[in-house]
Amino acid sequence: MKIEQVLQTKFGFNHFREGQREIIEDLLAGNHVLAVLPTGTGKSLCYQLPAYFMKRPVLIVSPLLSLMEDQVQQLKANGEKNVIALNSFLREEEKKEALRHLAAYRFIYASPEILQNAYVIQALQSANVGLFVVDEAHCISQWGHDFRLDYLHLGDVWQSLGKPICLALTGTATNEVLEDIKHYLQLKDAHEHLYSMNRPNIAMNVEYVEGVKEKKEKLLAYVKHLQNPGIIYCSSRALTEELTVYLKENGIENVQYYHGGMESSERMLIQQQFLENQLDVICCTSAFGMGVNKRNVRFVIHFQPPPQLESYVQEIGRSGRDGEDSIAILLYHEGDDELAYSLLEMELPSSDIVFYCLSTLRTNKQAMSLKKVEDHFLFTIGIQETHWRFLRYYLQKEGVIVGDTVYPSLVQESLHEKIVDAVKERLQNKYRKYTAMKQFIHTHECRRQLLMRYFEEEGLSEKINCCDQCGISLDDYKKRENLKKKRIFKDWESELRILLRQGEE
DNA sequence: CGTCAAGCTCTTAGGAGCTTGACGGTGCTCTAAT
Repeated sequence: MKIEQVLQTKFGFNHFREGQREIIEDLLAGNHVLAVLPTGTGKSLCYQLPAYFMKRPVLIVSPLLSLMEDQVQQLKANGEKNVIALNSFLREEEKKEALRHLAAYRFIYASPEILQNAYVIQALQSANVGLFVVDEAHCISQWGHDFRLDYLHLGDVWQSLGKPICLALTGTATNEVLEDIKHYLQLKDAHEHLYSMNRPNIAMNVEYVEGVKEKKEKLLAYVKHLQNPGIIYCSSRALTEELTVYLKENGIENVQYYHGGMESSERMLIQQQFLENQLDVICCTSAFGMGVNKRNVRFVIHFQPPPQLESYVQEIGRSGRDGEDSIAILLYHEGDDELAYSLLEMELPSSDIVFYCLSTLRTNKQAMSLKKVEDHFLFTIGIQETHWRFLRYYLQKEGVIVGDTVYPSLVQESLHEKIVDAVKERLQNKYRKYTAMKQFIHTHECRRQLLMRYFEEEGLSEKINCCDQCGISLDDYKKRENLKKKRIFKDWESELRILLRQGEE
């Protein structure tokens, strides 16, 4: 059977999108592939289609539970029964059962964390995985160093599975991020399929304001006049709630907030409402967006600058996926830098915490269970979980933690310095990235040109409405009230047709 | 940086007005034996 036939019969498409065929053919030829494909659309096909040519299961490493569940549901809706997501949603019995019969699945989704368990790896080994996929592979670089360090172990996982064909997929990546991906996956000979990050239909605008009051006024004016739907990104949870109230008080009706502190059921509901056009505006933290595939988002407003240009590009890239014009607006005030810096610093343990943990460990002579040490640091002392994970990664690297056992006697004097140096290096990296963000904000040249240079790409968009430096006609993005009002009720049949067409999105 | 709560001072008894310090975001997993 040819790949076109499978595309038609299994997925119902007549032709491939840009890049898909090349990637699939490369994988089927037995090559490792590193692929950067802009926008979320059509990436999953790159591993889902080859699965039908393989006798062995495909393992997909996915960063979010919601993303895994989405994909599983989609595949099931497509008639594929042999799909499983290995995560904490499974009850113990279900998990055991699944692990016993892993080889029977065509698609196995898993988080990087669950892949740290020896028994999971054993089960995967006997399932004989044929394709190892890292979805949203930029997470290796963006989260792996300090937030979710298990991402850095994926190379070991791949190796312990006997190095099956590997596919690393992402939407945006600088060369530095690509290098990180290759390094931590231990991928030496991957074929690269890189497509431009540039999205010519997204205009970019940066506006300077004097303070928060002015920011809110500008925000309100934009939300009032711009075409819906839109996303507003903020750097704090409280602010997403505050802005939602503010917008509602000022006549914007369908607004909701979304952040990581909410119940997951509530988050799911709001995301669903947004996808189904029941909300005009969503005020959110960076928690919102990954895996949200909505085609008709018309604006993205940043109430604060994100910590790096990679995040900025990902976030504004959630608009205009239908190819129609959309606009990205960044509201900036000098004070924003301080908040950004303190958020960066929060990510890593201070020298004091490193010193405290290591000296506490050293008071013990005997080996201890990891669980006990972990409980002590997290619950008795109250060290932040991410900080502990950072320390744990280095303790593992130095051989102080092996498996589930901690050997305090192996804590060397020099380890403190080593870890503190690692913290410093990470911080410097983060400062450097925020500096690039500031350069983007303060530049006097074309913003698109600067972005493309940052991503080490050639070429430039000559489109009108490129960025505020080149000139934007804001009127092009305004609500078209007149058009809406002119459309009058004709008959039920045509009303229904319009409704159904909206439903297709 | 902006916000908010706690604590202090002043002046005169409960409240106003000030300073100080903390905080701010992203997610996975819990198989541990008694």
